[in-house]
Amino acid sequence: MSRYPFRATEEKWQRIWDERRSFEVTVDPAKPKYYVLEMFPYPSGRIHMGHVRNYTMGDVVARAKRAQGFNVLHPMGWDAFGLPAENAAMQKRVHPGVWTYANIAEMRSQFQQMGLALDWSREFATCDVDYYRHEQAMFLDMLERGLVYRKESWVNWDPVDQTVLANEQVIDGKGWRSGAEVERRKLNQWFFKITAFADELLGAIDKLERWPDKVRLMQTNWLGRSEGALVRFPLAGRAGSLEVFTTRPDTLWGASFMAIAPDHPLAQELARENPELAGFIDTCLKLGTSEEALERAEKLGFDTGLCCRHPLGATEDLPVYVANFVLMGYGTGAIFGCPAHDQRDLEFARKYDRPVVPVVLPADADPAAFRIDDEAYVGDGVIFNSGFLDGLDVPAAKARIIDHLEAEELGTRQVTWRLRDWGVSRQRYWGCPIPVIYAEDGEIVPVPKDELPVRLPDDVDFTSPGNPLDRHPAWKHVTLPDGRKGVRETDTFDTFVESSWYFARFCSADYDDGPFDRAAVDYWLPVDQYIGGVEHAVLHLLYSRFFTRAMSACGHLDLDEPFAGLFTQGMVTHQTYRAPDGQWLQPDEVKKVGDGWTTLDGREVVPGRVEKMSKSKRNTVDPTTIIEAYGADTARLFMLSDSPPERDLEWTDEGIVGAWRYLNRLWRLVEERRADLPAGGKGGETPTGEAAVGLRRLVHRSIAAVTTEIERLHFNKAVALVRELSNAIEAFSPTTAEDRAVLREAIETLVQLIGPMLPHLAEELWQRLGHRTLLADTAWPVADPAWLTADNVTLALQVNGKRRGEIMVPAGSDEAHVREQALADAAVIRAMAGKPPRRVIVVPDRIVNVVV
RNA sequence: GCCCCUGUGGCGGAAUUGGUAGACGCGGCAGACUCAAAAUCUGUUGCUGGCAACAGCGUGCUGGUUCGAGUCCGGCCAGGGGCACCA
Repeated sequence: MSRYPFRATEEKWQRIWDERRSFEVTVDPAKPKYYVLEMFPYPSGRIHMGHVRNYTMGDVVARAKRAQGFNVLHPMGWDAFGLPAENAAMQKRVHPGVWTYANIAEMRSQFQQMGLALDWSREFATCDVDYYRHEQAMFLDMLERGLVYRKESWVNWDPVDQTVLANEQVIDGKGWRSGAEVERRKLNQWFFKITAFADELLGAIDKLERWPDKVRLMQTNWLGRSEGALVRFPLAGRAGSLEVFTTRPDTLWGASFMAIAPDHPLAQELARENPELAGFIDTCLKLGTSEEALERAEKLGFDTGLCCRHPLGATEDLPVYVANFVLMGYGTGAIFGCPAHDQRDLEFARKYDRPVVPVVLPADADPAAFRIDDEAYVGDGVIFNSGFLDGLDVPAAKARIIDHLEAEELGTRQVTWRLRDWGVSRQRYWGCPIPVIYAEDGEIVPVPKDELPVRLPDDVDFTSPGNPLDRHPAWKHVTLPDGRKGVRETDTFDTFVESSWYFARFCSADYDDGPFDRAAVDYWLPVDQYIGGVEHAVLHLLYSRFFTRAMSACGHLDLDEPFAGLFTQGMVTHQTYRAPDGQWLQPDEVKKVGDGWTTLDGREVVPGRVEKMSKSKRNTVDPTTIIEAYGADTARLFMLSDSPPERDLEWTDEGIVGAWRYLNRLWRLVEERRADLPAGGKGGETPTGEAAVGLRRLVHRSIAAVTTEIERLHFNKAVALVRELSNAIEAFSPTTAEDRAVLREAIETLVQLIGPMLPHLAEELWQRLGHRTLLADTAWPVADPAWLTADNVTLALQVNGKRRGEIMVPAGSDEAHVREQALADAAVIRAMAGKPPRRVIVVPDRIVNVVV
């Protein structure tokens, strides 16, 4: 028997789908739509296994939904702006655009080899001027509506990339891409007013029912809403006051000091006349660039000599410290310290010898004896030592004190967010130009819409660091319509801007008169199933949710949430290997010897952990190599097998070989039996033979179960179910015409069920079974409920909860009958050891438990 | 430090609302085919004892609820992730 000729088969069907434009779609209000989208790739040069896994999952959903009668939109494009292109330009002396489009061509052909059911007619790259021109227009719309503004702010400056990083892009004090130590600089920046939607973005999380709980939680924490009060503490002996935000106004009577951030205006002012303080502030700010250092640093304060009066006059005056643990970027940059009920404040108070007065009494504690040692009490309890709040519980005390503060004009109720506005200016060439001109007199002039797009100039030089747009001799200098001279904004957008609306552009990718055709987005959006890596759980998804609202506010859309369903898949991992000198070794440089590994020429290899495939650890496996050796279907099957899709998948050579073996089994299964099958149409008659009835039941159970598991994206279970069905088909030997009809139904169903996962093989087998129409155009099988239930069921028999035997009874047998049979069972009688049954529990069609 | 998730054979993992733990696959073992190998096929495979029938033990540890717990509850341990001086 021949092996499955995967290469010719895959080429053949890819050509046929392409010629027939099988997966190109148009708006069709008569059909239900389904929009499947995988997070679009950055064109880095070659696809990696993570892409294979991501796009395979989406493809299974797309093909299954298509077979189920949906009008399926499944597009592909490129997230094509970004720093790697500029790095390549500097290293290889190639223009970022040339490099990017060459990468796209390479990756497109790799994706095409995978046999994905994509509508390639909608393909675009975000660096296409026909894409980013619309982004510029929308920026102007948002500017007009006050959703964009400019402010000077401290930024994280990446000295290697010569660019600003968002706070979110700074990881452990280092740039998330370059890894360079981040510095602080003050620059004028463009910001999107994402905080204007904070309430809405938080409230809508509840409605994202088809999102993983984990992602919803991460977004909730990122937004970081906290309720509390703004309280004014008058300064003693000088004018002015300190404003403090607190979530614990109920502990106000426990205050024993004040602390302000090193970059608080008051601290800065005092530092001008106090070199010692200035030095302390310097130390704090230096520490502030590295979060790791901050964490390890002990809590330090500098006594300014100033004091605040307690706003309720409850205690002595409170000394004001500058403290390294207070953040200017959150709340007001000032706090009151209540050591008894905040661990951080307690540590500070112990160090600087401030009083620790408990004001919340835990239940059952004795007010006279209650003391705080080295652990602050943060739990619930009854307020004491607190004047008119005494006796209230914590929530009641919060409400009461805020009412009081507001009545006395000492403070106000306040909600504070962790979320900050989205700074989008980047000092880079390879991004979307921000369409603004600075006139010579300082006025900021938006580029008129009819002068869009502001194109990136092609003649740029990358021989020195920094932004080539900034030192371009001609591009940046313009004359305004009124004759004034001006310079263009030389910053470009953060590339998260492009990925915040690409899903909408796919709905009408060629549309010229705006970002998208309204009818098309109204039909296709929201995305029904979005699939991508969990690393985008916060930023990309939050920005897209904001952008969708902002686009709606500008009248482009009528939609809040872009992604109705979200799935975050796990990474593809692989064992790592190192030489004794610590050098990473590639998987193809080592071989297994007994329980360990050696290099090919027999030298020692130290096996490392299983980690995400990455170039730096040299543990990658190239998808193209695999596709050439085993075909796309084998690679796809492996990506879907065994591991639950949300978890990491460990690449193993045994696994890919196992998948290849299964393809050949399917091939032989059909090739060996198809000559004996009756022609056309599925057997309509009811089979009578025991084996045939059993197979027919399994076929219908398999249809129901596989359909459900694909719907739930449990692809590993769908694969297991399909294998179970093919095992049963292999074991089935037809002897009658009736048997052969059942066998044909079983084989055809099997081919249909594997269709979304192994599209090329399935299409080929479908044709070989005599079909003239494409499997891709064939409706999904439907399970007949009549065949989903069995006549007989096996009941487990337990004595005192321990399984002792089993009996076969007709399904739905009545309890008395089952009970009688169970008590008559030899194994049960033996286990009862002569004792009388005290109780018999019968769970219909499941289990009998005899208690003695 | 806070929050969340995950712990099941040699391995990846199955197991509806609490109801036969280990589906499906990988690997192993034995056998068939072959001059031989590869490929393929058949059988077997949680652990311990036993020739066997069978018995005992088994879902990180520990206690509980229940006729019955991988599943529910309490405490602990380990691994992973998120957030972080967030007031």
